Amino acid sequence: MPQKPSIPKGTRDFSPAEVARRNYIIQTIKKHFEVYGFQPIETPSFENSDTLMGKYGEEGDRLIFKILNSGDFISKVDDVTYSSKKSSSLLPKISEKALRYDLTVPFARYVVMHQNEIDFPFKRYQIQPVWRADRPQKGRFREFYQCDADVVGANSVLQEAELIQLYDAVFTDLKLVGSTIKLNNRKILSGIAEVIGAQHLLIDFTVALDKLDKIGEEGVRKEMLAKGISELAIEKAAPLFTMSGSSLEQLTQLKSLLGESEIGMQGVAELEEIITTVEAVGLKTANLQVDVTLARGLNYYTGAIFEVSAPEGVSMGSIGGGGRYDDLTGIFGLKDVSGIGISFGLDRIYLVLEALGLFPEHLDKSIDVLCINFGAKESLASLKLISQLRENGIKAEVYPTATKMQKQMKYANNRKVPYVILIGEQELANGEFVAKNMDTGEQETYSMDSIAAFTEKL
RNA sequence: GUGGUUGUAGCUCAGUUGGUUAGAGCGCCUGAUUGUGGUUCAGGAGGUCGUCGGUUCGAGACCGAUCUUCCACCCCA
Repeated sequence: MPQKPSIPKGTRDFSPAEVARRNYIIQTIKKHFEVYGFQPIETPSFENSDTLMGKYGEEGDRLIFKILNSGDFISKVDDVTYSSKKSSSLLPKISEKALRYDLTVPFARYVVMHQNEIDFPFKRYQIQPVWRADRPQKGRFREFYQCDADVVGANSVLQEAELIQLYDAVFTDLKLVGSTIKLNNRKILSGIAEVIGAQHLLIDFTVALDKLDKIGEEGVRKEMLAKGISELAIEKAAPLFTMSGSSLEQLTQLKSLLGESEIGMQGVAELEEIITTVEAVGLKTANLQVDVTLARGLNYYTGAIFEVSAPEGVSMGSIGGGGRYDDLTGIFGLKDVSGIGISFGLDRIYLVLEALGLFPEHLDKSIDVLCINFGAKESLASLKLISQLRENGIKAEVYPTATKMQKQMKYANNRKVPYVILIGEQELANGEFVAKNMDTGEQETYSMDSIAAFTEKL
C-alpha cells in the first residue's frame, strides 16, 4: 500500500455526526441573525493581496496565506530581487492573491465596491471559512469558520446594544448559559494613553494591559517598561490594574481618571449609554461586564470592543469578538461610513458545547425508519411503503441487500434508527407491516392501507 | 516565527536499564441464535510501532531529520 494520505496541519475532516452538530450551531446563529434583520452575502475565498495586506498589523501580514502566481512565476522576477533573497521584496512579485484572513475586511471591500447598489444602513451576515497561517493549538486552527454580523452606515450606540442582545440570544438558544460579554471602548484606551502621555505607544500599552489577568500587575508593569513607557506614566495608569466593582462603578472611576481627556470622556459616555440601554432591555443568560483591560482585537476598531468568553470552567479562548470601526471603508476610498460588527467562532463554540455536553441528542439520528430486506418480493413492497413515508417527509430507507436479519438489525442499531419496519413473507401475504420500536423493543402490526396510524407515532 | 511536547491495532492506551514471535480494553468479523438489535458466552481477523536515515550483534525503546498532536510565547475566533 502506498503511504497513507494526510491533510495539512491545522485542518480537519468532518464526519456526518460532526457536520450535523456544526449545522445545528450554524442554523441557530443564522436564525437569530435573520430575526435581527441581517441579510446574507458571500465573498470569494481569496482576495487580491493588496486588499488584505497591511490591514491586520505586521503580525497579521505574517499569518495571511499567500497564493503563488500561476505560470512560470519565478522567471519573471528580476535578477536583483531574486538574488537579494529577501522575502518581503520577492513576495509581491510572485504572489498577487491571498486567502481571506477574516470576514470584516472583505466586507468593507464589498461595501465600497457595491456602494451604489446598497441601501444604508446595510445589515449583512456572512458565514464562511477563513484561513490563518498560525501554529495550531486547541481551538485554534488554520482553517476555521467565522459567523459575522455587521451594520454599516449608522453610528448610533443603539447598534452596540442590539448586538449585545444578539450575542445573548444566540448563546441562550444554544443552552450555553453564563457566557460573559466583555465590553470596552477604544476611546477609553486612547484617553488613558493620552492622560499618561503615551499616545505614541498606544498599541504597546494596550497589548500589555490586555495581559493583566494572565501575567498579573507586575508582569504588565514590566512589559510596559520594556516597551518604553515611563515609570511615571505607568504609575498614572495604576488605577486600571485594580479596577473592580460593577460596570457603572468602574465608569465612575474612569471619569475621574480621564477628566482631562476629551476622547476618553467620550468613550466613557458611550459605554454608559450602551450599558444603561442593555440594562433597560435586559439579557436572558449572558453577563455583561466592562473590562478596561480588554484590548485584543484588530487595529481598525475605533469605538466599542466586544469579546465573549465561555462560561467559567471551560478553558477556551474567546468564542466571539467584535467592535466598532469608524473608517474601515476609508482604506478603500469610501469616507465617513461607520460600521460595527460581531463575530462568532463556530469551531470554538463547537468545542465548548461538546465539553459541556450541550448538543441535543436527536442530532445523531440520520433516518427515522429502516426497512428490513427479506428478499425481492418483500423489498418491493417495502419500497412502496417507504415511498409513501418519504412523501410525508419521513426519512426512510430499505436495507439494500437481503443479508442476515441480525446484521440488518445491528446496522439499524448503530445508526440509531428509532423504528425498524419488517415486511416478510407473512406480512406480505396479509397486506401488513410490523413496526418495531428500537428503544422499547415493542412491535406493532399495521395495515398497508393505513400508514397514518403508524406515522402518527413518529 | 521562537521554545517544548506527542505519535504503538479502527478508537483509548500499556510495553521494565536496548534482547526471541509487540499486548489490553472497547470496536469489528464468525458462531451459540435460518424472523429480531442493544446484554451474555465461545472463537477469529487486524500492527513495515508516524516517515526517512543513523548507532548497535540486536531498536517500538537510543541519536538525527521530517511530518503530525498538544502546550507556552507571539497573536487571535
